[in-house]
Amino acid sequence: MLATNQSRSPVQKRGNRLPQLLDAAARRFCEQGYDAASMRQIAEDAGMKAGSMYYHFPSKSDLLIAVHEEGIRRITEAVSQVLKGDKEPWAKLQAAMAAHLTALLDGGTYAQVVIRELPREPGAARNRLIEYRDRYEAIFIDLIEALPLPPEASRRHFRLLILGALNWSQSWYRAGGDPPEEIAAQFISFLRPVKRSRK
Amino acid sequence: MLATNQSRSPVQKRGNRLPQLLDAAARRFCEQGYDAASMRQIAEDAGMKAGSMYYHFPSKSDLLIAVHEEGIRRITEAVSQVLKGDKEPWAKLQAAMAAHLTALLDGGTYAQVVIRELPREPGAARNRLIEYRDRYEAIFIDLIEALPLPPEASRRHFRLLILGALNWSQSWYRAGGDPPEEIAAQFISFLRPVKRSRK
DNA sequence: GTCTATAGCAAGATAGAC
DNA sequence: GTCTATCTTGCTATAGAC
Repeated sequence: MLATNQSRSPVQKRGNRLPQLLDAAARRFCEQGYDAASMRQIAEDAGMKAGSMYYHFPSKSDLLIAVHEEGIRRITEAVSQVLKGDKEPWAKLQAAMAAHLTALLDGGTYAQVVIRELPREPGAARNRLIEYRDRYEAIFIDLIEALPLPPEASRRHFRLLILGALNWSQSWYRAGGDPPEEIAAQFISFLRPVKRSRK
Repeated sequence: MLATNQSRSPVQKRGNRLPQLLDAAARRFCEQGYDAASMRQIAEDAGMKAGSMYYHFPSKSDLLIAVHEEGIRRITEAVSQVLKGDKEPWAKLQAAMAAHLTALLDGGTYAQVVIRELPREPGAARNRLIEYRDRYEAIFIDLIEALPLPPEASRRHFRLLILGALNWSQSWYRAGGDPPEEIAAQFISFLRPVKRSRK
């Protein structure tokens, strides 16, 4: 076997450090916000000098886009995984909510950046990121479409209610509190019409 | 009557321009975020030079605190107003939700800054703003306490669900869409146990 | 209470060596 | 692919005149 690759140690000291760069950017964007995070600090976290990052990304906003892409990829993957089995519609929605919360709360920084750090100025970058998010949220459109809701119910408002509550959880969730599965179960318990217990 | 005050024209050109300064700060913090908004731009919007604002506030973060205080004052006032009458508990909650949404969505920039621009670094400033917000949210704790929910229901999660959905509405609401009252009614319709219609 | 002028610094980004 | 060195710009904040 030809040894074309160097061994990948946890902290690469030479060679392509793009993964570390993305991780550092996600963490800084998450903790300080996009505007307050500095390219110099991100570079230092990634173990490189500030000038070096421009080999990988032509600008700070392109770095944000890359973090978004990876974050959307991860949360889409996590939610799709739990939807594979055959469950009834309410159980599927609850599972998707739990997976969304896990990716957001325990899964780390990428998903949080996706939720919180949408650029405010209109432009191509912003439009791309909105498109990513809309494609992801389409999963929930389908899940809610499948629910046996009353015919007069607005499924759009139902989705906005749920996704709003889920996404806002970033602002109050603390590690060590209720796990994501419990939060999802609680939320579902308020939304799902009562099943009368059979005696 | 002694004329100790100059007449207050809509655009004051001399004298104390602190109100314009607060308005401009709220608007910039809202539209660009705290970090991306610049003191120079805020000063220009307020019709003064950058150096002049430091007569009113010793630092940018103190300006943010002042905007928060005014925002909390306005949204608390708006919600308290609609709770004055004697209504049943669900109707009171719905009215409070509608008032919260109105302040947030149609009411302008101050309330949005309160919701979105909490400083991330720990410190006295952040703690004060959290205290303001907690005092406001206590209104909803009381409203939800009064609801006839099943004994096993977690009122805390019920509140987090509602306030999350309300606060997140900033991200999708567009002027000209459903009015806040309609949004609140829709949300309540999913949360309130079904009343069987009497035939 | 607002002005002018500027200190002091950190930001994003670039050029060219290695 | 990374480094060093640097350009340019914009920022918060201050000092002192009016």
